[in-house]
Amino acid sequence: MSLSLEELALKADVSKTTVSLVLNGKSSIYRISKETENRILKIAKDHNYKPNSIARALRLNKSLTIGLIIPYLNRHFGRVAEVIEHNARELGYQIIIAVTQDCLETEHDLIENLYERNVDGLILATMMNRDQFNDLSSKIKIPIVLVDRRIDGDDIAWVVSDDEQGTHELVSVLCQEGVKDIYFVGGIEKLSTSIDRLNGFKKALLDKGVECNQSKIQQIGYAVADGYEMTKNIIERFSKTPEAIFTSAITLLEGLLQYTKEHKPDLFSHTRVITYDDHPMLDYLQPPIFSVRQNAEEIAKKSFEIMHGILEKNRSFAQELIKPELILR
Amino acid sequence: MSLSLEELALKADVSKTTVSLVLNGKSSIYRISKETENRILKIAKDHNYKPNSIARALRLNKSLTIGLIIPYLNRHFGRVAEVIEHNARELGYQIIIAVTQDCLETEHDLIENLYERNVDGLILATMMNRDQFNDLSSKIKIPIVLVDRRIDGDDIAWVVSDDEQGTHELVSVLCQEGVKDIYFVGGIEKLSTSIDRLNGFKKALLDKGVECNQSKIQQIGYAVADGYEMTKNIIERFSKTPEAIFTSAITLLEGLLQYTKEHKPDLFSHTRVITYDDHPMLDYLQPPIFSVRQNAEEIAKKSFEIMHGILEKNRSFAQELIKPELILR
DNA sequence: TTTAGGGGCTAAATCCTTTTAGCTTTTAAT
DNA sequence: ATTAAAAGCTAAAAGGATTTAGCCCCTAAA
Repeated sequence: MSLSLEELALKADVSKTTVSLVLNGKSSIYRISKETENRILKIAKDHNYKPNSIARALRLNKSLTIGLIIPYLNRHFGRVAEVIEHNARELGYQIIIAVTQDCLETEHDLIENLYERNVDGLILATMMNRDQFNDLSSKIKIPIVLVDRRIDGDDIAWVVSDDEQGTHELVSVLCQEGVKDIYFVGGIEKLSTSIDRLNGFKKALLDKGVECNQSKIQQIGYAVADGYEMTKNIIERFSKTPEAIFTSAITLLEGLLQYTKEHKPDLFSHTRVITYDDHPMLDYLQPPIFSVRQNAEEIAKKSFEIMHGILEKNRSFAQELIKPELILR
Repeated sequence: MSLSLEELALKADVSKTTVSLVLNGKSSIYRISKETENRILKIAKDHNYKPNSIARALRLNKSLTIGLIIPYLNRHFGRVAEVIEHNARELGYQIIIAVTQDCLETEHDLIENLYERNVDGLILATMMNRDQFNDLSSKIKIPIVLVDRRIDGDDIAWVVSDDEQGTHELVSVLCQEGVKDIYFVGGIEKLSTSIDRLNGFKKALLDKGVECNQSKIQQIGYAVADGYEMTKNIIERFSKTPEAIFTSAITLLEGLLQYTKEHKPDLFSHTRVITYDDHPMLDYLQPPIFSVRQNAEEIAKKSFEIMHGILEKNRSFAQELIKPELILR
């Protein structure tokens, strides 16, 4: 391990230029004789030569490293990260993960940090709005692919779950059954995930001619505590027990379950609960909770594919809506 | 962003040596005048100079990058990775994550790959045995800290949960209640996690003078499907419904739940189930499942601490057993 | 006999920092 | 008036790969 071009050159009795050319498949362009080529290849192989990636990165201004910035390494993003990492490695890239905890300032710091450390591109589950993103884009000269959360714009690459469609389908199932009184427990208001899920929710009600009362919509944040809080609000603020509650993330469902367990153990006998995001443990809860499963694998695959296309195939940006899957228990 | 030392030098009308010395805090050693120093510092600040990390890594042979190799980015390892990443970043390090899927060959490939890419150290949830690890250590000249799974040896750094103690306590709770007929659903046999958990299990039985029947112990693997399989074996092979089952990971519990749901919905009316690993959703399952919560945060913190100590403080290896927490519902 | 062209290879520059060894100028001491 | 020491700075090498421009030798044509 770890001998240099120069040492190889010495052993092969040629210059390091020649070794480099041969190893980079430029023998014929530079008319290196077959004999010399084979000799060098053999020596390189015998010594298991691997070019020093740092030196290479310096010279080529290309680190074969992608930054992945996500809010948490939870179940969903863990899966996304795992698949991105796997696909990236197959194509010779490595992934540097950084976690924002859904803090915009942290996100900016991390982007800057990764950029300074010469990543070739960024895959981003961002909290930025359009203006902030444009600001960033003008400063940063590497490709960015948004994942999971999109920003409107014709020239912005993103891959997200079809949140509107997914929510629409899920909520429609309840509407179909005649349920009318549905509460929306939402996340961070300005994120596309929230906007799209809310739109899907409203559309499902609208389809059935059900009026969508603004007071039934809450959006605090995506933390478990936020789910707890919103459930509390719903239960305490209204005298009538709701017919149904939609939580727009699994963490929010967790908050709901927690509140329910502590203060309203009979909730499920009156109220249907449905949720965005799936979780295997939901199979074992009573009563069954319908859900929408995001296709994390596909999201991950596509987002790296787009990044790779931009970096190596001269493709430009692309946008992908990934279909989620309804899980009715 | 991204102007070089040389450009700074030009602006400050000094050599790049001087700029470098000043920015690295060596002004006084090299007798750079206060005036020059301040001028350079101001210019650097005004232009938000950040040294090119790749060039720096090349020159110093130090990339400020740590490789983290784990079997999956699941809940547990996701949390571990998140905390390691956070602590590392605070001290100027980056984390490169790679996922083995619990495949030994993949693990070897990944180690080699990260090593070639010049990480400064490796944090490893390994499948290797002592011999394989020694082999590796002799080839690789960077520090290695094992996490979550240890290998015996006086000179090997590791941080793991106290699996034996945790299991012992958990199983003892049942024994205390007079339960005697307990089955062990285990993971990959040769891993320290499996060995330690089995030891804790046996010890708890022994304490109560309960004979530990080998036929009640199974160890296939840590996948959900393995849990399913082992549960199936227990239910089908023995005529008597077991008094209790201990699953030694949350994935195995998942497999058990799946089998139960499909083929033995009344299991819980006869059988107590307890598990290693905790999960918030367990709070909402009926009946309550006792568990052992690993302190992922502490494990992560310590493992990076040890790595950092070796890299920057000339400390040598260290070993830490992290206490898990019993969760009785 | 010169010239042209091709074959086969290499020196040196480049990417950007860090660091060693040492150069010049000034001041202090003899 | 020398010499020694100190002050203030810099040239150049090193780290390892890639790439450009071009050298040298030989053969064939004019």
